[in-house]
Amino acid sequence: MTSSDAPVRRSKQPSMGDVARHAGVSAQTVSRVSNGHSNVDPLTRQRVVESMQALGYRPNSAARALRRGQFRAIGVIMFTLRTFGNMSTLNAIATEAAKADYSVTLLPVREATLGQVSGAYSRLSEAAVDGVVIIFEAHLLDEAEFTLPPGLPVVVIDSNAGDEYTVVDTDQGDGARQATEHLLSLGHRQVWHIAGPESSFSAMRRMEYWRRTLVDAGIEPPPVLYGDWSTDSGFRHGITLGQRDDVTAIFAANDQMALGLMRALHELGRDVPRDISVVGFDDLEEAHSFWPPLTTIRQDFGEVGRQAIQNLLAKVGGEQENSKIIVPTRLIVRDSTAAPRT
Amino acid sequence: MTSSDAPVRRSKQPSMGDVARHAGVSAQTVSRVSNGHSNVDPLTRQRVVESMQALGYRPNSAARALRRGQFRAIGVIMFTLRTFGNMSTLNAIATEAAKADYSVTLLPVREATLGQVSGAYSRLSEAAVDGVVIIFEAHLLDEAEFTLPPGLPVVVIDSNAGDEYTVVDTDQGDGARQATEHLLSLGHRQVWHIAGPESSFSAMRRMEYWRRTLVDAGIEPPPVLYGDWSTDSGFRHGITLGQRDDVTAIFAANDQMALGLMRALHELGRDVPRDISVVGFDDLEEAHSFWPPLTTIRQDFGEVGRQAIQNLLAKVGGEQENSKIIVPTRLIVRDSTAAPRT
DNA sequence: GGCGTTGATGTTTACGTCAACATGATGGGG
DNA sequence: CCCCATCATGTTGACGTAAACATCAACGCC
Repeated sequence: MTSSDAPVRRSKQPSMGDVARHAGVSAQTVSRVSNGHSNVDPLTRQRVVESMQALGYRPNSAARALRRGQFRAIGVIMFTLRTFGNMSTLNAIATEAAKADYSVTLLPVREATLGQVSGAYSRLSEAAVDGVVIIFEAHLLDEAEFTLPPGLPVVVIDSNAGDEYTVVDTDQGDGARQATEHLLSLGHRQVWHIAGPESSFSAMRRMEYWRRTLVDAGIEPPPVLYGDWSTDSGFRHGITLGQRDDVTAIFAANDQMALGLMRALHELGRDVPRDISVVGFDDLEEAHSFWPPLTTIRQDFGEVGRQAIQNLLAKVGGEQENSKIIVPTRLIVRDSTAAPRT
Repeated sequence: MTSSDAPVRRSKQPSMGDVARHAGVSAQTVSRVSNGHSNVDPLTRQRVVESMQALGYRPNSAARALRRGQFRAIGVIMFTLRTFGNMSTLNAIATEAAKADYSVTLLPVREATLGQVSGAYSRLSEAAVDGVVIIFEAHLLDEAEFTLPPGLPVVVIDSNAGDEYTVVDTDQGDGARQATEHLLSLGHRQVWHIAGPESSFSAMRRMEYWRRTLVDAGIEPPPVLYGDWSTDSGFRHGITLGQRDDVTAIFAANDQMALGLMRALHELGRDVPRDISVVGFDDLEEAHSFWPPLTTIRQDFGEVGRQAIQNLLAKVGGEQENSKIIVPTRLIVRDSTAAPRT
């Protein structure tokens, strides 16, 4: 074999130039066909399309993004996917973004430690996205020196971010109020509360409205028990509360803690709902199959994701104003609540 | 004002050239600093870094990707995130990819209808990814005319894809065997099975090994009951099975169906595990808080995601061979299983 | 002290696409 | 029948980056 032999070419993607050569047209015409522009002769168009298929041409999105100055992609910044809410929201975000022909890039932030957030910043700073959705507590965003690139459209979910961002959230307060009022309306004279961690805006908001609802009803709120969203924390508090005869109604700040709570009550031999009524928050897919099926507050995570994307894309499109979108919550009554024994 | 006035410039991102001008160096030197190359004078480096900060410079990843011919991004193709397994896997994928400084792009496929998959294909065909992880049944991949771009590295999770792809999966068969053997070893003479849908490879594999284990023990397998992974389908079959006195042990193909099943048994007044033992599959985060805490087979989704990314990145890096990676499963014994009443 | 070596920095160019402009053919109206 | 509008198509250049190559100064060795 001579040196003039065709070299072993690493298979590389064909470009517009290659397609153009194959079809006997200019690269610009290929571009026009690729983008569906109108002013191309039908026969030429067909010839180009055939060449594209023959060569297996795929547009190079890096070049396209460079040329156009936008990526048709949005980023999602979050700490973890391992919660039902985050996952549902992300699912809705991905679906909604796909509808608008945007793709979704995950930008996980490992933990709120300063160093790691800085790391996330550096990756974010060059991320190929036209806008970002942030799914976590805004005060973490404040604490950490988490500087978003200026000018990048941002929508924040589930947080108390101020006017600097558009915020989408479920109506935490109203949900907590509905839960508490439901228990009171059944005749309970007192409602205990297992709250989420103090670092969580949602948890604090649910707690605040639970307390407010009691006060409005002329009831002195009992001490708050703080959990960490986990079933185990619900279980621990359940063991405590379940041993008290005066406890007849408990509102847990999420379904997981409600589940742990009910397990504790079962172990203690307390009947739900005859001895103690329980209300959760979230409406997990499994909640209606808990034993007993759980009365809870349904959050519409899908709607949250949809709203977030719609608002973000509006911003990407040039819309300016920040807004605050509240998605309603709904009480779902099942079998874990009943009137107290008389 | 004359025509030589500075025009109203739309605020655009500063480029390397801008930084270079500001720092009094060449663009190439900025590039070297940006990429952390060693041969730059410390003083020069510092000057460049300061200019970067002063101007708020962020590397343009589109240009970078164009130049380098790779995106440092991997795509994840899935139908839905709304299952515990998919979410856990995705979480691990995102984490592992981030470690290697790759970002993750979601490529959702709405449904297996032909048209929509074609749609996904067209989007995929220009997606800015260096490789993809596919999280769904491979036969859907076959049925649909889902042509992956040739040469794009692919890893398939949870499927029966043949040798054409690298496949990562948990050891479904061994898990089913462990579950069944556990029940037999407790003294049960027969084990019923609530399977997943026939369209699911995992479900069929679990069923196959459940059956094989019974046969190996000299037991004639009872009829299979098919569910659809949902709690409700578990509930339905639970109502049926719970009314039969001869049923003492049930292996459900996932934890959700086990949960629905146990609810049905509770409603029928059958005690778990004294009347009927139940084993699930997955080990949901909540499974240890079910009532009773569920004996189940733990899948290590994190490991699956990790293996998937490691193999995918090896392929992106030029590795050729397809491999088949099986992640072990483990029996977690809790309180939903016991010896049968004698 | 001449010469090769090393290290810092600059210059050129190409990556693939597409807007803007250029060209050339066709056709219709005055 | 000439001129200009219209339409298909081609040519040029720029987007921001980084590899390859080119300079140039400083330094050490024999």
